[in-house]
Amino acid sequence: MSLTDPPRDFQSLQQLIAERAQDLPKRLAQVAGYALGNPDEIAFGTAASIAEASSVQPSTLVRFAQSLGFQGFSDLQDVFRSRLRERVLSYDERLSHLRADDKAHKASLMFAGFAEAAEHSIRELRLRLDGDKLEEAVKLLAKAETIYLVGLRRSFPISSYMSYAFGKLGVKNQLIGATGGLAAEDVSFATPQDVIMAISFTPYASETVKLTQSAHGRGVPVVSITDSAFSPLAPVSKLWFEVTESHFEGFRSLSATLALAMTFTVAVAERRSASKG
Amino acid sequence: MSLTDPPRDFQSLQQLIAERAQDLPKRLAQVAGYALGNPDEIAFGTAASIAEASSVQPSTLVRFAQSLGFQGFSDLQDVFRSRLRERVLSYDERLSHLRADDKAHKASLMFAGFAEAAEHSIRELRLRLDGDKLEEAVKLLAKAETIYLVGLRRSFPISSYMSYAFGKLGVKNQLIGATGGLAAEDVSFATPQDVIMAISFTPYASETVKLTQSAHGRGVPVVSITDSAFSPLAPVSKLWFEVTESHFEGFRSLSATLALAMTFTVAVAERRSASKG
DNA sequence: CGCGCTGTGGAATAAACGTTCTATTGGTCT
DNA sequence: AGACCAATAGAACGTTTATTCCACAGCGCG
Repeated sequence: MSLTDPPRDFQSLQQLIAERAQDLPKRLAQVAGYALGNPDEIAFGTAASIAEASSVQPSTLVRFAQSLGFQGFSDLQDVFRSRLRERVLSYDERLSHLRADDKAHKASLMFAGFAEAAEHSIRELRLRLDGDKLEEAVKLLAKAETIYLVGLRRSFPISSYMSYAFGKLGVKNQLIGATGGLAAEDVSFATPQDVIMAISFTPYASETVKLTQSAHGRGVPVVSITDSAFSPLAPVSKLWFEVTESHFEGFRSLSATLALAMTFTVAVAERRSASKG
Repeated sequence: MSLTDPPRDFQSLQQLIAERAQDLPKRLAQVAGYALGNPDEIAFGTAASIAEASSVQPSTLVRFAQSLGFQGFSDLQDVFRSRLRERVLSYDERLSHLRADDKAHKASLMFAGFAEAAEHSIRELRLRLDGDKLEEAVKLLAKAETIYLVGLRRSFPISSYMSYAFGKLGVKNQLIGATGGLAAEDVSFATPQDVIMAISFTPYASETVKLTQSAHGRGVPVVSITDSAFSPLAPVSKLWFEVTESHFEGFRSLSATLALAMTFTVAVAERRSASKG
């Protein structure tokens, strides 16, 4: 039996179990492994059900708990349950809370809606983003002589952010559309040694599409962020990323796109400095 | 006893309880109220502990469950437990998962970090945003003849987004700093009937501060988004909003600011169209 | 080889569990 | 006022629970 006090929060307990798991006796190690892999089962199950699931005797569970300093199995179980008590609300729950708050101000509700849309978009992209493709795109952009940033209208905040960040990080780039109507001329300088980073969502700004298509025709590689496989950017892109932003009252979030844009800028800059210096 | 099948997901169950709560007998309504207010207790507690907490007999809990179509209390309890099983991970858990994923690509990790920072920023602002102040700012902006948008460097994506959205929504606005170095002149046209919307974070772009201060000196009301009470924008603002963005590898998120900016644009446009006709 | 120790399985135990049953209440019709 | 019925409280039920206890297996050491 351990002399030290057992941890009372799940985080520490998890760590403790992971540490001790190796030099624990066979059956206790078995329990440790099961506990780390199935915390919800420990929280909800009974000693008997957990014992069966982890191929162990109920008494082993008690010994396991005691070896960690707990008084018994139930004592340890409480910690697993506390984790679930302290959880954040799920997406659906929050939305219904939102609707229920009728007394709040209209503007506050609106903010909650936009915040919700932003969080949801980010969560979605997190699940869908292809790590290999991302890595490849970073490689391609890092090799580019100049990165041309094409993003107008709703996508302009993104392209302008990238331009600012690239500039700060010492990555040569050209922001298109910032200064009047010279966009077409600016992009016409792009060569196959450069890369076009195009950002466009429904309804695709015609100028963005046109510029990207013509550059692609001249052999300039294109990396794009867009919202579906039917985007006119997809067929002319060497690599393209699908970002589906949630909307609130018809206004689409930009948060997921922005997070992806930040990733590009920082990852590209880091890869460059790594290869150069 | 109900003849219909009881709901198997928490969402539907919650709704069902809320609906029936009113025309339920006294003691059962008492349980319904407790269940809606303390779902976690129902999930983890025993019939005895819940009965005591809601000042009811254990048998009442069984009758309550049966009146909803469940076979018994345990049957109903399962639904409350399922909710906790399906929960999303908490912030701390996600961060540690992030660190644990050493095998993943560097760029993917980076994206996860930026996504995390964005989500965290939004969650923070949600807690801190003052609904009354927000409502007041929307009122002020809605009355403005022209809204001058002042945001340079890192804040430029925000001000340019607002300009685009205001334009779409038919709200007269002037984006500062978009076209070369004429910023000072543009703002000099602002009158006390207009409003300056200034956005600036550490290190505060000197031009943003200068323009805002001079406009304030001429009696133009200022609404600003900034990151602390020590911001040079705070003392010259009629209303200012504190947004503290989380960062990853030194790069601050913009997501919370963006969500707030979207709220301003849509809320102001809506208020205008409501007052005009 | 035998001693002692740790780890383990499984029976034993008492407490706590959810459920059922029944007497009683409280209120609404006739 | 009396009869009826739904709703309730609380005791009683059998079951399941976590825990304890004990016998035995494995193993290193003297």
